[in-house]
Amino acid sequence: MTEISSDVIRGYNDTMILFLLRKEPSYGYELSKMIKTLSDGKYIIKETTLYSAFTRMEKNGFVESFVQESMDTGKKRTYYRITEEGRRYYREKREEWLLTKEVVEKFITKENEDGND
Amino acid sequence: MTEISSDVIRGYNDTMILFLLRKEPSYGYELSKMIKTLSDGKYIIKETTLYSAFTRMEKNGFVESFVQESMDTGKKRTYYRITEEGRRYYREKREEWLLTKEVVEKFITKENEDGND
DNA sequence: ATTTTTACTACGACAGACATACTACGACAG
DNA sequence: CTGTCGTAGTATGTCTGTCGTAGTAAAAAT
Repeated sequence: MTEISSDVIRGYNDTMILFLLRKEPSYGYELSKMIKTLSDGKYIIKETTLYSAFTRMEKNGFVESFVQESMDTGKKRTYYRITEEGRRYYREKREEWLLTKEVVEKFITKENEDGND
Repeated sequence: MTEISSDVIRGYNDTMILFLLRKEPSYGYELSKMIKTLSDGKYIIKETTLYSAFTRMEKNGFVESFVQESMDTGKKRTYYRITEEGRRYYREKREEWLLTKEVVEKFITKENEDGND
């Protein structure tokens, strides 16, 4: 196994997207490439997962969308911009992640740490 | 927020249960106490989550159940014992966790690391 | 001229977690 | 002797995020 699925990190897709949007607005296709690159190809988000995340987050007020013709290609794209609410949510999820990691790691041994491997 | 929910670590409840069962067989109520203790009270697994995990894992062949009267109280309890398949699954999930952690942490900044907080 | 890449949308299925509710027995307090 | 608390579960249905499949359409590459 060299690649993880969205399902494994269920609930953290929104967080990852928001992380990227904090720097500047972006759109689906670009974000999917950024996620792949930043994760060294270890995580490839599914299109449906990504676009349904946008819908959900816009409904929740974490992002705002705006359509813009790209200057290079002339194609219209739906960009997403993070809101203050979205930044707040990101910070919350960061704290949650740190706690979650702490807890899970109490149940994850280092390789051959005990005699049970 | 000082407590996490099962939903946050969706998919790792089975792993946490198996971790505890690797040492010796146990039963629902005891495991829920152990999970609470080991996590320093930060994670309290829901009864329904726990018992449905047993059902699922037994179906998957990760655990085997046996009923036993406890010597102290004389009450019958359903104990669960981890199988070889279960141990294998635990090791897989451990690897998956390490990878997941690595990926997620690329999207989680240290407090005030960048100017976006 | 055709295929690939870009950039999405629609729809239904699934699985794990959740809420709610119910059972049953023993201990122990009031 | 009655009621609550702790122990040890079972039953049932709902919710949510992800996934599978499919389809559209324009631009870029071959």
